[in-house]
Amino acid sequence: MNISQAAKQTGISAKMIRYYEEINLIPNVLRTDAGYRVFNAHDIERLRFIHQSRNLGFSLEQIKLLLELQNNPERNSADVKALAQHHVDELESKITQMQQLVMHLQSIIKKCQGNDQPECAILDAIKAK
Amino acid sequence: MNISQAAKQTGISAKMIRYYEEINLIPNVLRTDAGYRVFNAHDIERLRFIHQSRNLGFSLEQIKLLLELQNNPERNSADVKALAQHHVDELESKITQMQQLVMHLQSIIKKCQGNDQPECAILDAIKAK
DNA sequence: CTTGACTTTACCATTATGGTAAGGTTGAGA
DNA sequence: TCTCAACCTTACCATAATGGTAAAGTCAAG
Repeated sequence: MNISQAAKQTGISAKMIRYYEEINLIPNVLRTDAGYRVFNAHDIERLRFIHQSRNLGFSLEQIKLLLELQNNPERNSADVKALAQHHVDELESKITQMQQLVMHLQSIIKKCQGNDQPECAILDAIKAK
Repeated sequence: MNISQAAKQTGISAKMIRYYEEINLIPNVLRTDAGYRVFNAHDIERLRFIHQSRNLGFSLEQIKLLLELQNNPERNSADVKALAQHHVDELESKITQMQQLVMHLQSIIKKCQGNDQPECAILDAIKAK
């Protein structure tokens, strides 16, 4: 299977497949004599795993760890769970931060008339602090 | 006022002040004969405005627009309000997306035993799709 | 006059992705 | 057998905002 077929099969662009290989997220990809990459079923499975993990918001660094766990038959599921929980914790922390930002912004925005006059409570609020 | 004093006054690192100048967020910074930057009160005010806007989560591109509005006495506050509202809309959209991700992840995580065995519902969920 | 604390520019790095260009390969049809 | 389109390859550039480094110049106090 060449790279464009692998891209179709996995939903990852050819560009990204090359990049994942470069950063050793997929190792030992075979080549033809001409240097074309050849993907086997195992490679495709790994790429699908990466794609799904990206959809779940894991970073490539975290995915590297997930792949190591997945390929280690002596893993402890506790380690996988901890990794995933850490990811959720980070997301929740960012959500909280963004919600506070939204509340702050909304309280400022509602004071602005939003008309054709230059007076603006938003600009005033920015300058004020 | 030199750059380290300006940094202290505004809460922006010297590194970032140079960068903001490079991308024309702060124009026409004076120089001594030796090439040292000299910041006047107007520069400091502008840098403070940038710092506050960054704290509100605006991008540098958005801040460029905010600065133009702030320096335009014929602005319409409606334009400022629209810009700020757009920022809030983007934040809320990202928050919603992240909340959905968190819910999805949590539903997967709670199925994982999290013990010293290799069986892991999280890895299964990633492989499954 | 020396020395330490500044300043300058020019790089490199981060994260994940897209784009381009220049050049080699392959396979199908004339 | 030749040609041409459609692939493939690597090597760059770009994104957003920030931090870091190194080499070289400047300033002020002792």
